[in-house]
Amino acid sequence: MQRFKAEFFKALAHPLRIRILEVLAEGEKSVNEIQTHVGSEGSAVSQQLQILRAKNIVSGTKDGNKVIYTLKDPMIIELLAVARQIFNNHLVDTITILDRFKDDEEVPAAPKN
Amino acid sequence: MQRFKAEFFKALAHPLRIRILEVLAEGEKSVNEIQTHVGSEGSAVSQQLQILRAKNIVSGTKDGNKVIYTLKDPMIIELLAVARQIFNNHLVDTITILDRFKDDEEVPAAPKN
DNA sequence: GTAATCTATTATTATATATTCAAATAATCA
DNA sequence: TGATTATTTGAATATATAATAATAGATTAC
Repeated sequence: MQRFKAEFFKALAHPLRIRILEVLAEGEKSVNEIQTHVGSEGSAVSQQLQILRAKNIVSGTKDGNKVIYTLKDPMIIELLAVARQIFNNHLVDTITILDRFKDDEEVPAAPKN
Repeated sequence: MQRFKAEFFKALAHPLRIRILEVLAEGEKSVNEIQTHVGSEGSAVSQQLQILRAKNIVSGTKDGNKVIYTLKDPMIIELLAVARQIFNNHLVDTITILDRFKDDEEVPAAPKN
């Protein structure tokens, strides 16, 4: 159970693979389209897709000399959304801390606490 | 953005760390309690907590010679739940495929399609 | 007060795994 | 056959994991 999860999260633990999933979240795409969207070269994209295929996160269907990729489970979209929310919360926290720091700086005689 | 997410997922890409987070999802715990729950030895747990701290996923508060750990963002709980759902969907898919395979086996004269 | 005990963390190192890049290969189309 | 699309391979490099010993801080016992 935890093992599966760890492997799953490992598949997500890479910027390009996240980007690919976000592109596929908008709808099925050929490798060429994915390449264009993520701005990486062919073998890099192909390799990352191979990892995502191996982990059953995406699937590819041949269409002539093209391959169309889709997300295997739409819940990936939700997972990415939750992660984005956590990121935003983290950002808010960071900004809040900076604001506090700024306030302290403006009050030289702050209590020693 | 993707970088942060990748680092975040990397922190989740380990069985023991997932287990720790699941334990903390039930409420704050001392290291000793976490150890008992996950059944790993002290330095292993401590090292994984260090990684989770470094990624701002958990925070530890000293209480005498004990340290109490909590999740920094309760949305981690939701993320783990979504991941669990994806796992379950995957399991269902796998079982469905096995069922199909079984059916085919029982019908020797299956269509060639 | 000191030593022992408890709780937790850090450091170190061998080993495993992942990433990156470029070249080679394979399948399909015109 | 050459062009297009995509995948695989190989190797250098980077990063993660796991186990053990050492260290640090707080509490308790004598």
